[in-house]
Amino acid sequence: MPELPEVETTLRGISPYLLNKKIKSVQVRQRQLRWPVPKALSDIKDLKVTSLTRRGKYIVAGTKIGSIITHLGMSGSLRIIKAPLELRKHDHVIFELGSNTYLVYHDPRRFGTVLWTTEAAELHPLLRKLGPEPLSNDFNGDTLFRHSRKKKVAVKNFIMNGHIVVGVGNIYASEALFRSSIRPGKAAGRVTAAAYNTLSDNIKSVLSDSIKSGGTTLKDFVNSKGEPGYFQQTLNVYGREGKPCRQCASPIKQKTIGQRSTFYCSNCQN
DNA sequence: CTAAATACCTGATGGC
DNA sequence: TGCCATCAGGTATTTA
Repeated sequence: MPELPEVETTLRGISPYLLNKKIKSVQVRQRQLRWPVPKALSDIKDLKVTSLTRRGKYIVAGTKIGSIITHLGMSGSLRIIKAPLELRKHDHVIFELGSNTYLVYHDPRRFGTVLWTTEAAELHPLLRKLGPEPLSNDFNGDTLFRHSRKKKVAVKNFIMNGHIVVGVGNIYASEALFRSSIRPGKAAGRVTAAAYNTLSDNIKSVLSDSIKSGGTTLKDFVNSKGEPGYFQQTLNVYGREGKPCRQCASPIKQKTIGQRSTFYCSNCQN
């Protein structure tokens, strides 16, 4: 489900209910997620959330004594609900926030994570080696160019590698490459410095455009209020196999690259 | 070191 | 209606 825009949309939605608020208690109903939910999380009682940030697709809630690190995986969501509690199947972790308010972690496929760490969150093994934030000034064409030399991996897989740049998932990788007129299967090491400048600009633009639309809802993404995003209306290639390219009307092609479904226009992208 | 395959899990969908 | 195969927005880990 969620790529960076969807995680950012979620973060903004839950922030008013979570930041500078106390977590009164935590109920874990399903411990087996991508990694087991730590037992220490269940011990939380009246703990104030003093910071709420996003790192890649991870959401980090900081407190005086440690941090909660969450990832929505493929099918996760966080939603705010009010008492009386109406829980659904796959509501795995419930954070009681007071004022009859609860934050619910929901994840049918359980590829996501809810972790607790007492070290600085940015030093956690999952976060420590992550690449730059795509919307920051630390990320640019030069970043991509330098890391890509002599790499044979497809440029699409390359930009989806979180150690190179975080937050670019399967949808936005295809979209950014279309905006940049680059074939997704092209070897990363053969993409020019100029093309990487264009590509980094378009990664930034496609992600920020999507955030403005509240994210992309293909199947089941909903924000913290249960509402869908609207960016799917703007997608140029993703999920549009056989439909006319919006630029040149040639049929959009679909191909599997790195085990993932990939979409492109064979006329516009070289 | 790189690149590709594998693993985790449920649910929706389509063919027969 | 049932059953099976296929696919799905992620990414750490294992294998080659």
